[in-house]
Amino acid sequence: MPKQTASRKSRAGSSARMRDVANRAGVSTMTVSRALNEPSKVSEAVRERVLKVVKEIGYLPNHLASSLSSNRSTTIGLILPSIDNSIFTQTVKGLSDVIRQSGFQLMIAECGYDPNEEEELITAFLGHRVSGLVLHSTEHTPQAIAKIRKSGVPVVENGNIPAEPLDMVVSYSNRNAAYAMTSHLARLGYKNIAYASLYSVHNDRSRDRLDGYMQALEEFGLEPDQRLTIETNRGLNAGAEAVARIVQNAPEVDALFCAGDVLAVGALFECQKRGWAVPERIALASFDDVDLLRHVSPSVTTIRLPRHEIGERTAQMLLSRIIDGAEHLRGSIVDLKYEVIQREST
Amino acid sequence: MPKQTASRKSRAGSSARMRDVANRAGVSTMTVSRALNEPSKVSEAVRERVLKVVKEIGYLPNHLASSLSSNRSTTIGLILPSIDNSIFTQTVKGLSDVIRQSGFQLMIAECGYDPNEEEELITAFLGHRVSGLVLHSTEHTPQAIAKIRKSGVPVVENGNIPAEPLDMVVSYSNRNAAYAMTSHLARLGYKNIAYASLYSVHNDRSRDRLDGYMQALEEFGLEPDQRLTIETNRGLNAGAEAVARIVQNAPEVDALFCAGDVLAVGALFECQKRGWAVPERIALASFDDVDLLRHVSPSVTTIRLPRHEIGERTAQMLLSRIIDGAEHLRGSIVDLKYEVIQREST
DNA sequence: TTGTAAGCGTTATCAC
DNA sequence: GTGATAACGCTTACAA
Repeated sequence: MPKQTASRKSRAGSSARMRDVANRAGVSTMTVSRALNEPSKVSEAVRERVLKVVKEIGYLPNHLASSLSSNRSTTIGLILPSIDNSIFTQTVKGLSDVIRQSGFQLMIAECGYDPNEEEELITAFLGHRVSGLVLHSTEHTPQAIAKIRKSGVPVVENGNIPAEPLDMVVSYSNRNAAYAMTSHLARLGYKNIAYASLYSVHNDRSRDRLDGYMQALEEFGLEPDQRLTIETNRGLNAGAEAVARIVQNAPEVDALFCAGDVLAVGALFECQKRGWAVPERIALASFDDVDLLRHVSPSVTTIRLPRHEIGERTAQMLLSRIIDGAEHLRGSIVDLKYEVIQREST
Repeated sequence: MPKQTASRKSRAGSSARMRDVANRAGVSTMTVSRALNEPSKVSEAVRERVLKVVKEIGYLPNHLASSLSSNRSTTIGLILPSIDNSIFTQTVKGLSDVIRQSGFQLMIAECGYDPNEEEELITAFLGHRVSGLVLHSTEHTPQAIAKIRKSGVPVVENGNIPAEPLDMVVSYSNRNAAYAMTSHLARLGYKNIAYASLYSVHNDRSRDRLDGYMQALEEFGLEPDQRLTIETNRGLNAGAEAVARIVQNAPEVDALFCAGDVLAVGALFECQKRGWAVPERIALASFDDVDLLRHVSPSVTTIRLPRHEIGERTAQMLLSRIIDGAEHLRGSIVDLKYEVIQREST
């Protein structure tokens, strides 16, 4: 009964091929391919006939086959230090929004702040022939760098502005942002400004923020003090412990700059519990403008970072390289603006 | 100079093929394939020689080609209502953790609570020949359902326990959870229990939670009251406005159950600002146990949902189906436990 | 405008 | 244990 040439046993899940469409429409596969991908290159009559058959039999083009054949894929790989960290979600959304419009797909994975894990994921993604790569981290193993170079795949780094970029960068300067906030605090008259951040091992963002803090202290003639600098884990508890420890070890502290929104909120809650007036007893500043910081009492001074824009610009540049072959973008660095938001906590 | 047979012009990004490895190692591609995928089926000497060449020339197997040829892919598609919603990140992490260990990759996309958008994404994913699909939503267009059925791809639904599952389900019952919390409040003696949730259009989770709330009211002999039920947007502000409106319209309210953690936090902050004692003036309960709820003052009574476990179990079942062909799992429903966490706010 | 033929880089199958 | 050959489903290149 079926008009098409004999096909393999139709196991569940087997789907129609372009060949089947072609047979039923009485044309060659090339015509089907054209009708689908370059409709203008096919006569209207044939195009309609083909599209009708496509609908009838529910034909779904096989992207694996087309990517393999055309040597072009429509997937982009994204590697995040941690998937369950809210600060990344906006960037992912920005990426996703732009990518989707171009019919690209996002592959996502988590490397846990570990460059070796990142390397494995890069390898896996390159094996899947992603046509672009987005890395939050800016620290990579030499092998990872070599593999990326060899693959020729365009890359965007997102988390920081590294000294030696892999390729393109869309980010803000962690150093400058931390410098800006510390300067802001100094200008407000705070003299003993403490600093709490996540561990800086394998995390150049953390290191750069510390650098920015230090530089600001120096420029404002404030003495760095070991007791005022603390590295800790993620989490609200960590912020709480940080502020408690600092106040205990260095009672003269009058401001705490938390290089992370969760730390800042944790610190604020602890102050509230202990009855330390913010900002009178101790001022509090944060990094990253999550909604929460505007709604707590006192609202928390922070730095607004262009998280969503980073995602959008990243996607745009990557797609330009991939689709339009915009080679002039190779190696370009987009240093996006951050903004100090002064609120009640300072 | 090169021993291998003439290969095409080596444009940037061209990578070695299995053929190149085979030539250099003096074996056939099948042997290379075996050495890589079924090492035990190859003699030790040959295996070592092949692997040596693989390293030397930095050969990276082409997953597109292998998937096409073997008719097996190693990607799983995940469709979320919204990417920047923190409640999903734990599930994604659970999924990701398990999937990674099996060498599978995650494709992720956002459908914005819109079944039509979801259908498009499903189509795109099936085009990419994902070997499994994870859907948070449990409402799908008939076409989406048809396409999934036709494809034969195993699916897990995550966000609710639907009356007519597509295939497998790993979730908790929104209805039962909301019922449990409302009952809990009733048992604590609250008589005028209000309820705030996100809009329930295209969101059966919201609808089911409302059902659960209503059923509890009925069983405890409490009169449902229009003024005590409110639907709103996402966000802290929405929670703030919700509690304000309810207290204004129905001053006799003595408890508010927010079917969402962000709403609850927003409501709490508003109460603090207005000087409404929690739980004395109004008790507050939430849905979803985010860290924050434990750290605010008063800490907030809520329902702990197995978000991470949902991701893990989902991945495990999907992989069983895909890898082991565990057909007995088809259509199975895993109804995971939730837990009412009593805290200071009630 | 349409079709033919030859791949794309792998694996299934069967022979040795 | 290893290899030759024919797919997998599509697109490129070229011919008609």
